[in-house]
Amino acid sequence: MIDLKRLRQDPEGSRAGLLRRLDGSVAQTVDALLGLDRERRELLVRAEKLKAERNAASEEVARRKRAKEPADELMAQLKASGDEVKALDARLRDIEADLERQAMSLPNFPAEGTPDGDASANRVVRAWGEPPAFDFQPKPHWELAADLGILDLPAGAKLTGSGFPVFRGLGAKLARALAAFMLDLHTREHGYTEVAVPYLVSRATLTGTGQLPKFEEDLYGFPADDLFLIPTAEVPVTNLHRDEILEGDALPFGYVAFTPCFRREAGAHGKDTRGLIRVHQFDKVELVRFSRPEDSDAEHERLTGHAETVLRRLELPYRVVELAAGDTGFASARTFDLEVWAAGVGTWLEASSSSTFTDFQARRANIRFRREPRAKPEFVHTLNASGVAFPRTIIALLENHQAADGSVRVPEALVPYLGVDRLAPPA
RNA sequence: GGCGUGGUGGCCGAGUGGUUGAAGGCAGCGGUCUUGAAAACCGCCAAGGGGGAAACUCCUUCGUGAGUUCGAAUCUCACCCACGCCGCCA
Repeated sequence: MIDLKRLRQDPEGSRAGLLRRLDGSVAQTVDALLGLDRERRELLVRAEKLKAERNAASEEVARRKRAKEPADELMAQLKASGDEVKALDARLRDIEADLERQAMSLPNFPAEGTPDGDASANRVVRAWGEPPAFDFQPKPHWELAADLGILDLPAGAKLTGSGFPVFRGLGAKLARALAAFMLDLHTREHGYTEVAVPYLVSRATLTGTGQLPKFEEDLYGFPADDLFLIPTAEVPVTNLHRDEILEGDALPFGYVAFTPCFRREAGAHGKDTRGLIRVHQFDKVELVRFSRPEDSDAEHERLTGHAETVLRRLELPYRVVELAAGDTGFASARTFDLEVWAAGVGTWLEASSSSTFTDFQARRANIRFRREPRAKPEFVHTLNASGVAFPRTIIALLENHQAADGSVRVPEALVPYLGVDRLAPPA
């Protein structure tokens, strides 16, 4: 949630910032919020004045009772003004509910320096590695994987439906190897604390990170219990500190979690969804960081670097793309996508998204810290990055490291985890 | 699913319907003492939201919501959550 005080103090600047997201409806919401805010404060002043009078009179009643003096006429007065307070409070509650509902629907402010425009304005900020050159026609991963006997998409479709892949043999072990490799890397070399979290979360948890109330149709839900499958570990992990006040000395710190992710991807069929490119259930190692506001830009760079290290160790060429304001996710202020090269399908695929949410999630989830033991609590900044998502990493591993005979070289970093240095088709 | 117990500040924990935003303790901060530290002693220590240039001041908050009352942490009802025992199951 954005800071309503900022909206009040700088309505024009706020409106202009939010409009960079290329969603015209925010202007309307901003106007509605400003009106509601004004109305709320007017009512609040009236209600509070009345309450202050009533409180004073109530104390006078108490005093007279103790002194054995009569207080009947005062009590009668108070009874009458009680209804007025109730009416004012009811109106206030309505306004505040409306205010909250509208405020929750507003996206975060894009960070300064993010490019203006839509996805076409995304900016490549750096690249690593060279797309491999082949003296044969490289195959797409669905062919490679089927030939290797490690992926069985029809089986998944039978069990559940399209987009729920089944891995077999070394394919299944590959997922396990990637999880162990990434978790070891981030805990041993990058200082993250590993956490294992629930895959089913409540409405409050999803509201804290921004998926709800706006994006419920993207989630798999269980109406009977009002629970949802997590679309990313970001959700449970960030909410680990919901409604907490952290000690300033503890910041910054980070968690790493390996979880499956579930996304309905409603209406995303067809283009760019073949094989493992876009699936409803996939595994991911997620990095979540908590920082002081003044450190979050530097933390964002570090975090992005941690995700990049995964791709480097896997010897996968990638580029880092800064998303334009209009292409940045709802809760994010700045996002770097890590796009890995996939030689078989011949495109760059988003394998990681690294975002800083500034205080947007912290406000929703009420995650604060104290600079000093006695200082006022302030909102932390939250950040997260995939470190990294498995399907597109597997695509890149297969497609970039393939050989003419249909075998696939396993990068050195992964060999100890997978137990083989090459995936080969069954004889 | 059945029965029971309980939800109070950063943490633990007391609380008789009326100066209780809340005793006491721990942690923290400041001080006295000390060469320094510890101990001891003294003091300060909730959050959110309004108004105000500021000093300051007001309102709200004891799981959540409704109710009774002039007045609710305290009484009533519903719900949520945690824990315990029983049942079922891995």
